[in-house]
Amino acid sequence: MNYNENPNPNWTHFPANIDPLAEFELSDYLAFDDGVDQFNSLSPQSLVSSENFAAGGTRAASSTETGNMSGATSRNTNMQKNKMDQVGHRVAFRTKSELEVMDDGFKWRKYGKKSVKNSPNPRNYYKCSSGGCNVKKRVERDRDDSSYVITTYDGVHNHESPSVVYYNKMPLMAPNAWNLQASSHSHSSSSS
DNA sequence: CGCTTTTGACCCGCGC
DNA sequence: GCGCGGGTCAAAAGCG
Repeated sequence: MNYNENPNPNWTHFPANIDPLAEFELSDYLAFDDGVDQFNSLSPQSLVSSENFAAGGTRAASSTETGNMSGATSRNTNMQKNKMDQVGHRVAFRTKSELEVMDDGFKWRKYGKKSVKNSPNPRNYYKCSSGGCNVKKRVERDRDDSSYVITTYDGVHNHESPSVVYYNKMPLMAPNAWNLQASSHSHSSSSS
């Protein structure tokens, strides 16, 4: 069964409990805006501001696979051919930390590891282990700065974090941008 | 006991 | 048509 879908995906707490050892120094956060039109690959990294974060309504998960893809054991079956159908949000974070395991409050299940040809470091693939939540996370070390970790998030959680943190130690940032679930406070989109 | 992790194999898309 | 690169899944093992 699916987690009780919270009609209020207002998870304004991203950086949950940061380990005192891990230096959560957000040097730069890149936002890949694609899914609507998707510009050319000329701009692989668009450094957008927090305000520009708001992408088009992307209700990717929870709509198509919630009950369809859950358990698709047949690898041959056509997984969403429409890559844009599912991937509607991509965010990359560059963090200077020795540990790549950043606890964002969600549970991630590592499902694969691959080495990048351009990097001597392997790339780890994580997936949200929450029911119905197929958010994917990709973490890899910067090939130029092994001390930096690049975490790329794919998708949006459609459920509250298993461990809601009440410590919002990031008032400077605009966490609101994270919640492009199409319903931050006015829920105007979606079912009009 | 359940769940997560680990490695390999497999598949897909694209390029040449 | 084949090769390369990348991505994902799957079975087994390890750990709490």
